[in-house]
Amino acid sequence: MAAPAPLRDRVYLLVSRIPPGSVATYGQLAELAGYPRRARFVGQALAAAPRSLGLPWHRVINAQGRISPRRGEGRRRDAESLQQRLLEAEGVPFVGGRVDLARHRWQPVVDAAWARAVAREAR
DNA sequence: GGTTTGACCCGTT
DNA sequence: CAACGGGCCAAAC
Repeated sequence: MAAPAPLRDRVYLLVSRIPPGSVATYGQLAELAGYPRRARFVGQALAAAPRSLGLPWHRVINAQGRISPRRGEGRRRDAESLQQRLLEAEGVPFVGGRVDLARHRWQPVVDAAWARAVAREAR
């Protein structure tokens, strides 16, 4: 499975705008990209994201405030602990294995142009 | 070309 | 809190 190209590219743009110390959820990004209820594809997009983009991928977690479990073994599991360490290093604490979304969720300022583009294309 | 497979989410039981 | 079901839908097989 792979995310549709339009969604994928918007996700990359959105993720690149998440500031240090904040986190966004998969569903939130899908919504912002104009593709509500397509949270899974956001995960797909991130899994397929080239390292060369240098995206702050670690700032994307699931709606429960937890780091989403990777399917594979070995390196993928390492990515999970790395993600937590990167976030804690930025000042995003994990309490009981979860991030307090009410406090750390990214609240982007959506400009009028973007809102219009999304409204037009989101059918 | 039908089936399986996901870095997900949410309401219900 | 855990389990389940339904929504989502492009690829890989």
